Amino acid sequence: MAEQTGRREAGPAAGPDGEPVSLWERLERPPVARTVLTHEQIAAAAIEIADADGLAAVTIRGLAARLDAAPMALYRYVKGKDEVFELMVDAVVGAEPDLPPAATWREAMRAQAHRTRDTTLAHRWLIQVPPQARAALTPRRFAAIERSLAALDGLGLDADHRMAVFDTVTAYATGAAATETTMLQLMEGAGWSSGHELRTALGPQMRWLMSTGRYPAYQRTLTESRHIDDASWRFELGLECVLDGIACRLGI
Amino acid sequence: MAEQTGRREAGPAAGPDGEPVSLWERLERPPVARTVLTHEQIAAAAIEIADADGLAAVTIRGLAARLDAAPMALYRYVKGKDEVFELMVDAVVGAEPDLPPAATWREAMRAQAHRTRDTTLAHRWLIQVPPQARAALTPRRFAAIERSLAALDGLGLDADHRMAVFDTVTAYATGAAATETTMLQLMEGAGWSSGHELRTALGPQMRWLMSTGRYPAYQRTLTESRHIDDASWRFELGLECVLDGIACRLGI
DNA sequence: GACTCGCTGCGTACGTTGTATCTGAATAGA
DNA sequence: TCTATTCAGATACAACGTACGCAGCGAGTC
Repeated sequence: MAEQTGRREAGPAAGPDGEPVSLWERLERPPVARTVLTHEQIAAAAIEIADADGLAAVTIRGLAARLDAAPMALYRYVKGKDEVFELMVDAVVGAEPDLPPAATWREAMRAQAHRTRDTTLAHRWLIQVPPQARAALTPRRFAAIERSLAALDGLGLDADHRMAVFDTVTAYATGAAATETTMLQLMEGAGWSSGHELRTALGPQMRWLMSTGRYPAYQRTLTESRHIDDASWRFELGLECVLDGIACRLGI
Repeated sequence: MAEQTGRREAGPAAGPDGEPVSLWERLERPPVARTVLTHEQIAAAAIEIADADGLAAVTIRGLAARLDAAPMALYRYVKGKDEVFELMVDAVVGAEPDLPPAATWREAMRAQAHRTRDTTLAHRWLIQVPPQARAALTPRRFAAIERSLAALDGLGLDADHRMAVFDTVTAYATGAAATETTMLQLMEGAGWSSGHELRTALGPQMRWLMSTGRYPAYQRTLTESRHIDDASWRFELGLECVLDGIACRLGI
């Protein structure tokens, strides 16, 4: 029987129990396919795991299993687990839909902020990714920044102010999206499905804290608020404030 | 010889090697002090470790060692590692200096934003704390929110808008502080001590990306910017924009 | 064609982690 | 004095990331 190239016998010299494995047992074992992966496949598999079971479920072993590969085989493609995270973030950034060309800087910034929020909510594990992996300088991230900065050209702003505008909108969008996502996860973890339940079924600790009467302003705000469940409303109002402020202070 | 109350022999039935420990060896061992801890001590020790060696160095075992306690002894005070993180965050929030009473909502919000940034920069591990632990509802967190919300009273804003103002400023401050901290850590990890070095000694990947000419707007912004190393300048400019926008849109 | 050598993919194994479980000493009660 | 109860924390375990080293192939040499 001709040997298949590209494959070979799985031949560990010893089993997990330390007992040497006989030649015959080795011949009996199915040949293990040589792993040929791409970074895209790794990223996609990791994202599937994270979307389904959370970021903590993304382990080298689990990822390898999903890819039908040996755990150590992944290290041919990444230097360590951190790079898996980088791949995940880059893939998610790359999968974002292209923004339609914006007529004004304001539209461009608004669209970018909304996209940041959408992506964060679609992949809630993003906020748990170690910051250094999230901030990694990848081509797709560069491209995203480039597009936003390009939208700020021709407004008479110098480089410092262009950067400041971009950073300010980004800071607001990431901060707001992170807070919203965290709250969603907190509610899910507690088995609540909406903010309303959160306030009526109020967690014991929260109820106790409120009942002390030490937080009147907070309590009043919570009970009187009508848009409290409407995170979109709050995000958009805040965003318009930020954009207004930029327009106002920078005269654009 | 009278026995000392509150102490007892350390009496493991077997050593780490699995060998049973003889009575005589047990009698020889120094008595282990019974651990009496407080949550404050645990938080303080964990913060010391994290400040010195990063959040990853905060392990149950390491923490217990610093407290001269057995690893499992900590579980009398916390339900798991997550609660250690909650204690750390709460302690850091509680250690923030009281803000001087502010004459205007604007001053109050500005002071709060600056404090958020200062705290984040002082304890850079904060951005790595799992979001759910960072957002945990603790008395001190409530108190901080209460003070900010109280500053928004008497401006003719309804509850929704008071909450929106607070959330918007908070989102900007946390987002900006997180970005800044991440960049600092990235530079430290690469051995650069300033943003200037970062741009001149430009990491190989970044230089390559720039040299492709695919990111002209970004490149122009980086080379022309003069305040690029001045994170405080950018933070403050952005913050004033946010405050301007709130004032402008909400008419306060 | 036979033999050697270097390289590489990945199987094995190690050290470390968080924490469930269980032992056995200390204490209270009869 | 003896038994029941409690609970601190020692032990043990499963799962993790990944260093290490070896088997096997292909290239290079005679």
